Amino acid sequence: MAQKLTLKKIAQDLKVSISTVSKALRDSYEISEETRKKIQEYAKQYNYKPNSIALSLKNQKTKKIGIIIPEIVHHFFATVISGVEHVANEKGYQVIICLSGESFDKEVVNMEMLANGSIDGFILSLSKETMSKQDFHHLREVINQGMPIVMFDRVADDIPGDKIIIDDVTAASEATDFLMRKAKKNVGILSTVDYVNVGRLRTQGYSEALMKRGVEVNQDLILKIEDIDHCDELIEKFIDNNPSLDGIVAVNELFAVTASKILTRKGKRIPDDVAIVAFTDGMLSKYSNPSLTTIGQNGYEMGGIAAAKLIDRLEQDQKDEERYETVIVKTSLIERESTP
Amino acid sequence: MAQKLTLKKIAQDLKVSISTVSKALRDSYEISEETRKKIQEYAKQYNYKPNSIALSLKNQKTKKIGIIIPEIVHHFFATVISGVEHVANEKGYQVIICLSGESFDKEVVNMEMLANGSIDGFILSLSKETMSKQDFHHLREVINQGMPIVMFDRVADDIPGDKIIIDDVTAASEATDFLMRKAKKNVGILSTVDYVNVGRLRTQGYSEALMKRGVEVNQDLILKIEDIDHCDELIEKFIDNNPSLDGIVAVNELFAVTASKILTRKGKRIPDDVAIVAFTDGMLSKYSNPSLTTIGQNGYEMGGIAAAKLIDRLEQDQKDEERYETVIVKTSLIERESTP
DNA sequence: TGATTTTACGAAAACGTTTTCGGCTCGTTA
DNA sequence: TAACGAGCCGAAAACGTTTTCGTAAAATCA
Repeated sequence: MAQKLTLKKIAQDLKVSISTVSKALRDSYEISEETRKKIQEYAKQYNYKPNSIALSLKNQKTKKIGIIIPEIVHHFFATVISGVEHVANEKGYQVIICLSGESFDKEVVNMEMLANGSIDGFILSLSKETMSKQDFHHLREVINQGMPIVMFDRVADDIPGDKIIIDDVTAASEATDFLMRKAKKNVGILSTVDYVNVGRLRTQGYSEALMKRGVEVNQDLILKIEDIDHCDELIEKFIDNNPSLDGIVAVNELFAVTASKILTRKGKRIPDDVAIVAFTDGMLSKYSNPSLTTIGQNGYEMGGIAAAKLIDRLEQDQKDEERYETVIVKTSLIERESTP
Repeated sequence: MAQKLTLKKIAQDLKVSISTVSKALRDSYEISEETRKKIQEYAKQYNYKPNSIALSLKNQKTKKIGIIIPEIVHHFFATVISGVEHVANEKGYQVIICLSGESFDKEVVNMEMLANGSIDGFILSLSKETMSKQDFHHLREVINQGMPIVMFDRVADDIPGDKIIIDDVTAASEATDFLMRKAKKNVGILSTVDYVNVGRLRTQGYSEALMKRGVEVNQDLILKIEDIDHCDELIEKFIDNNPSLDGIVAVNELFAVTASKILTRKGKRIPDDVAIVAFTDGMLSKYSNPSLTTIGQNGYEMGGIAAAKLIDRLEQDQKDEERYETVIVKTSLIERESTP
């Protein structure tokens, strides 16, 4: 149980001053060859590592970034974190994770916990509750203290900070058009309630695609689901109410795979009778039966970009460059068995 | 861009000393009612929050725990983190995450990065490479410095620290027996190579279950897969080579769902012709078609237990209680469509 | 030899806390 | 009135760094 080695202890053991040790370890010209060697060897032998807390305090930089997301048990968020972690580590940063569990209060508490010096900057995706409340005072507070924020996926438009998003409208439009090109005449959409940005935007893209081809938007073909845990009944009713339905755009994997299952049970063939395109290229799409054609959101890439942007901002010292950027990450349509 | 408020600034503004401010904010009896009120109100108005880095340095405690796992894009690990985070936050701790990506070197580097004062203790699940090398010097080093370690799932038996595992042998045995009770006569297992603990133990449990019922273990019915990315071909060959196969135990979801797909394609009916039980109760099992009967590893619970154990150890000051515990978390068999 | 520069090191401040201890100003008591 | 005890507050140390500045001794130069 060797006590953790510090400069002070090395100094005592070698009968020199703390400053000498510090300088020797940083190869300062002020220290003689002889003393330097001695100190460096001693440090190496006993595996000295500078205490990062002390460094943080001195430098007023923690080399840590905080990330707050609604859930981690969610493939998309997990990939984003993976991307963040990779880039951050590469640049010598560590990642602290907090989960809001889709709760506004937890999001606020977590931000306060992290903003008291624990980290240098934030990456976050807002909770559903925050989106519906449109209350962003906690973000403003943090920003006022000079801490940069990068938001991804679920962003607050009028908050000063970089944003990494996908073009939901275009992506949904392309997905819808893709189905129509496959000769599907009655394409519906399984979406979420409108206060969730992605739900609203994807529904919009869906509508735009229809209109571009001169197809009238039929509200019966739009299902907005609030409670994801009980989507089964809603989707089943939706399917029963729309017997002519032959194409589905789903804003997430779960809706898609649920629909797929219900359809199969009802004797419909996929993709011949009904084709399906899902957002989020996760495990479910890849391995479900039939596998699903999806719109990949490239979460890993998003995470990487978010981390790179944040760290850039942290390491450029002139703050005058106050232009915030919104990066739109390309989506990719991955064709699988659920479309012809 | 208000500068972050410190004790010093409050002291200057209110023309008192730093110590007075500190004491006033901690409700010390040494400070007069009047001064205390004044300081507390000022602090509240300008939203003073003590700097956590300074506190860490002073107290020699960071109130942070580090967690190193192979991958985060993996349902089981994600649930564990979720459990860790929940319990940790409840007790005022934050969670720093590092990913080893199944690489020994990255695991070592990450541990060194965290062990220099960033955290108070570790929770980890070892990388595959570490397991195959059986090189645990990095763990020993950290422990020697007095930092407690809690391992889960992939643990190193002879390292002093708490361990949270499931009883793989029993779980696999129960799964196998479950299939046999369903009148399956030729049950095989899709496993991993032996240096992965869980693979070895689950294979052992499988064999024990057979032997208990007087069935001879047939090596042809045991498939050990090394490269998870190309499991398709191996599994297909395995199925072709064993035409009488009517039950499968898979050590993870992916193997199970892959087998399920191949079997379906070959015209076999699940569960009538072949029944399947998978380890890991994740998205795939729940939503694949047919849904899979699984052995839930209760990752959320494991994470919670790991966090609680670690924090307990951190907060008990007398180190004499050096008895390390191995907690065996109960698995749960969740019946779905892939078994009769 | 005396003056000046170079070499090599140490003292101290700073980052933001908490806490111990010392001390000043009252009012109370002998 | 002198001594003493509250009551109230500030100075300083400590946590582990880095860095600026000061300075003694040694080396160089005139």
